[in-house]
Amino acid sequence: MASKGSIRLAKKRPDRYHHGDLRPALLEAALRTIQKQGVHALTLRAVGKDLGVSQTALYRHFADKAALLAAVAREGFRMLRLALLGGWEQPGKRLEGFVGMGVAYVRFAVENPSHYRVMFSVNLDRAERDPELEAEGAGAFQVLVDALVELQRAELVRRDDPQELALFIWAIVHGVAMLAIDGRLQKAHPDVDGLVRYSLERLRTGIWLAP
Amino acid sequence: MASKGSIRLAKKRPDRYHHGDLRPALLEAALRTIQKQGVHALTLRAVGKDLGVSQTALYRHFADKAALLAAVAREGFRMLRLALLGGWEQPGKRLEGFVGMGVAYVRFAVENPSHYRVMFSVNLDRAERDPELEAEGAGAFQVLVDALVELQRAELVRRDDPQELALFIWAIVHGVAMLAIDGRLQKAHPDVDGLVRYSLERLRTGIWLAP
DNA sequence: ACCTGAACACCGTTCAAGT
DNA sequence: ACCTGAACACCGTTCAAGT
Repeated sequence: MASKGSIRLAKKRPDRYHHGDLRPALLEAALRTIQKQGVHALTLRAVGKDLGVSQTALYRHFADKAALLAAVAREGFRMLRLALLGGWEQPGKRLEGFVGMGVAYVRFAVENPSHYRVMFSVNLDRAERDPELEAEGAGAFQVLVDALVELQRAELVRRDDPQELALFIWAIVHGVAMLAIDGRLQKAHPDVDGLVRYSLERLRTGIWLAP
Repeated sequence: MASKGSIRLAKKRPDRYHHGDLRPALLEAALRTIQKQGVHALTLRAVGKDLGVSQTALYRHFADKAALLAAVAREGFRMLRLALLGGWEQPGKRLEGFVGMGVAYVRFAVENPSHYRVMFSVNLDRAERDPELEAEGAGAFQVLVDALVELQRAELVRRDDPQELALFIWAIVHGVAMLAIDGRLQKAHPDVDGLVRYSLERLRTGIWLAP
């Protein structure tokens, strides 16, 4: 049942002293715990027990717990970038792709709320910034910028500074995503996709009547 | 120098067994610690030492640490509500007031980043929901809804469902605020007010050229 | 080169006892 | 009614020692 790759990520065999491939196993175990039980349940002792190693084995592969969380966040931005690319390209780009990208963004956050939250909170308690994490975050953002530039070239979107335009749109989907996973929409607006679509539609037409 | 009110919030006199007015003092000390050093520095032992009481004195006034944080969050929404009201009414409502409200929102977050973050993260680790906190959050949201209804009555804003419209706009300013305090704007767009104004301006005109 | 186990300095929370 | 102090079960991290 287990693939070749997943064997190496499993629990350490009790008769062995070394795990063999601990770093990716730690990452996977951390991700699983965060997804299933939230960040608060992630302790080094629990991760160690999960993999059949001691609570301090981690320190050979990560500087500390914050570095493990940074790696989790980095993996999240990689997943998000792929989701955005799919949402943009699959419906054939243009307006449909733009909406598809927005929906894909918020859907990723709603389906992985704890993971998403780690992605946007891990920067805070880290003294030194993590260049690899920042690069992965910039990569996800770039998908949006590239899409906007294409839309501008096709004379579909106004030719403002693409960076500023992208920040504005990122803020919208990020805001909707945060409100959704904070449970602030459930009562008034349970249909999150609907709010995304509404938001992007208002982006098209504007909301003001008078000049 | 100290006002009548602040005397009671000071440190307990060492010759006294009872503090006298511990609950508000705990709240103020927690808020001060969060503002100055961030949530991670908030420990019950530190708060107790700050006020000259034991680390467990808190339990006569709050159920646990999460309840203290919920009270901090509640106070934050009260402050935010007043800031929004000021931003809306001071420039004389209308378009200027709408922009003023958006700027006031993001400015509050940027000036109180740790406090703002607590307001939007405290719901998560609490098992039981806090009705008083939710009411205070709803109160701040209502300022925006009321403003939109007034703008609709003045034929300035399209007559969509005010709740949905308000959620959309809340998401924008919340998103900009989160990006700003996460340090994700600093490089590309250090002028946060400018991004808010740009966003609200694009809200007016829309971003699309073709129908 | 990688991992363990004991130890250290923390933390939130409980509870009997003090005022 | 409010507060203390010792105790408990946790936690991240260090470090000498093991393979």
